[in-house]
Amino acid sequence: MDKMINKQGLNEEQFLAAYDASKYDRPSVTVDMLIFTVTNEEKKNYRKLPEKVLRLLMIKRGDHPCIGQWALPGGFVEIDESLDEAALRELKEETNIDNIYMEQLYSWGDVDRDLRTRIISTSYMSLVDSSSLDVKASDDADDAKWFTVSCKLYQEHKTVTEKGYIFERLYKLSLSNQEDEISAVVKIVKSVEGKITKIQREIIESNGIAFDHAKIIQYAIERLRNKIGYTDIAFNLMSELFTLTELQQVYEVILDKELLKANFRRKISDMVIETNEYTKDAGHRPSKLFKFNPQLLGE
Amino acid sequence: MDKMINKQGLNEEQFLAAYDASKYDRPSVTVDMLIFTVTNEEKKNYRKLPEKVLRLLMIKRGDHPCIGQWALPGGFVEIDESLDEAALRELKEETNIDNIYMEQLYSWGDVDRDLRTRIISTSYMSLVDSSSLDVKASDDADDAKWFTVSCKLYQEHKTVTEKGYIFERLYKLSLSNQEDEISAVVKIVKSVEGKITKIQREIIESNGIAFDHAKIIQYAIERLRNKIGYTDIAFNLMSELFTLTELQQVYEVILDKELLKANFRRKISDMVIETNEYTKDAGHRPSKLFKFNPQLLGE
DNA sequence: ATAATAGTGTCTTTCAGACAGTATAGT
DNA sequence: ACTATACTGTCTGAAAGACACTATTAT
Repeated sequence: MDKMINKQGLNEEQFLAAYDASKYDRPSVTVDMLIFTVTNEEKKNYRKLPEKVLRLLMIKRGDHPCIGQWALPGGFVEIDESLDEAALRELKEETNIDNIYMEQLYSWGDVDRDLRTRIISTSYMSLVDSSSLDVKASDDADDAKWFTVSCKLYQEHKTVTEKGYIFERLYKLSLSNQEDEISAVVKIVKSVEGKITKIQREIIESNGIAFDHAKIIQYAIERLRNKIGYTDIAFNLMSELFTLTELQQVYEVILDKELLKANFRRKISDMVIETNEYTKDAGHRPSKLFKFNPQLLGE
Repeated sequence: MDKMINKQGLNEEQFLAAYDASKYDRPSVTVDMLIFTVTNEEKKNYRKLPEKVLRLLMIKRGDHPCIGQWALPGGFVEIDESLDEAALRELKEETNIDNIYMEQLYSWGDVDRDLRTRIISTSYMSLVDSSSLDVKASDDADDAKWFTVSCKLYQEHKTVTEKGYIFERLYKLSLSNQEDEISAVVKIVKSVEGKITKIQREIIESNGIAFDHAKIIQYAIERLRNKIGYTDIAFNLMSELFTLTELQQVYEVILDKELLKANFRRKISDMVIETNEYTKDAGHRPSKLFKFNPQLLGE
């Protein structure tokens, strides 16, 4: 095969030697990391269980563009590392954790995403057990902080057209911690015309969130909410041992809705293994501790 | 915000004027298109219905690297077009169709994907109604041809480890048309260790398929098989009017398995509208024609 | 009449949702 | 005793799977 010659009479070796990649303008490529974890809030009283919140790691931009705003951790993909390697490197830099759940989500390629130059960004989602984190990534040199995330649907609008419909949804994205509150509104337009379906995502409003990152966050949360229902990824957010109530809280805080205990336990029963240990000093009946049961999910 | 200055004392305007993107080595970015359609085979006799086959558009490479092999249609993303625009442009160039279903799948970023230079490629899947295609894209200047695709699981291997398991699957990918037969074997390794799940995709063998495109095709078929179960994307492969048997055949050829008629009809009943027309001259009982019913799917 | 497809009815099993009930440590 | 949580049983209706049966055209 490599002895074949092309129209210019070059074999592969000669062709590659003559190839000049710099002839064309190339975009820059970055990875953006969505690093989620779930942490406990303060206990309200000695009897109540602590509430859980979903958190996302963000970084305060120290330089233009979007200086002072909060952005997803990430950075340029080096010429000698794969996309996955770049994502792992960023993850390690930010959280100092190696062996962790990570999944590619989507690549964002609008021309004017970034004022500096043409930048295409591939987003990755990562789920971290907060107990393995400790203080790291909050006292980093760069201003990395965990934000409580919430993403709520607050407006829905359907228009029926001749050959289909247009369906608009507005999501309110709110991130907060002790010092900062940032937010955005993301509009998702699904249009069906004949057989053709299109989905558009647009930032309506963005307060303190850099670039188009509000869109990326909303997309990731949507994916997380979906995927939690038919995979076992939620266990990446749990510590080694956990109670079923804690597991349920994690599902509830991600889905942003309450679940019925009996039904939840039925649904996840195959994914956990009972241990002989129990919680202690809870101010009420102790709870059995479980661990993850790695197994094939219907494959 | 744009009046803020950074550590070098520059405001945003000054910063952007001084920004030199060419300082860093940048990868090239391409889009690869997976254009699927479903066509009829020849009727076996006057009574039998024609069988349906899933087809994928491929292009014979006329230059290095991989000269003579078959590759997915695609090309470089221009500096002034978005990823989606680049995909739409390629689609238009290859099929001459504009308004069509298209979805981003995944970005492939291994360092040595291409011998020329570092190339990151984002793959898009598109589904086309074959009746709207006619002869186009088969007599194009470049060697574009439709291949019958099949992707079959033919080996499965599970190893249980201390803290989880390793699950390997081998898929045989076969593409063929009158003149050519190309194929590949793709290995998918899912490893679960403790809570950490990893999925790797590797090309074991590739005969006549350029670059890492066998991997990309296998991924797309997997996604298509999944998505057909909970969305209405299959209708993009149908003409305006169709029989329920035709629709079922499309599902069957994608899923590569037979479905029960009564159950299938129950499942898709909400997505179709009855018309008053019937098929004719079929050699057996005529069939009612249906059309797509655009509607919200549980949203 | 026959071959081949068109189309429908219904039984069973599985699963999701809802709710009601009992159990138990810590103060 | 009381509070807050732990844990289980069961009813319901919806959906998925399996199968059997009837209907209708061109030749």
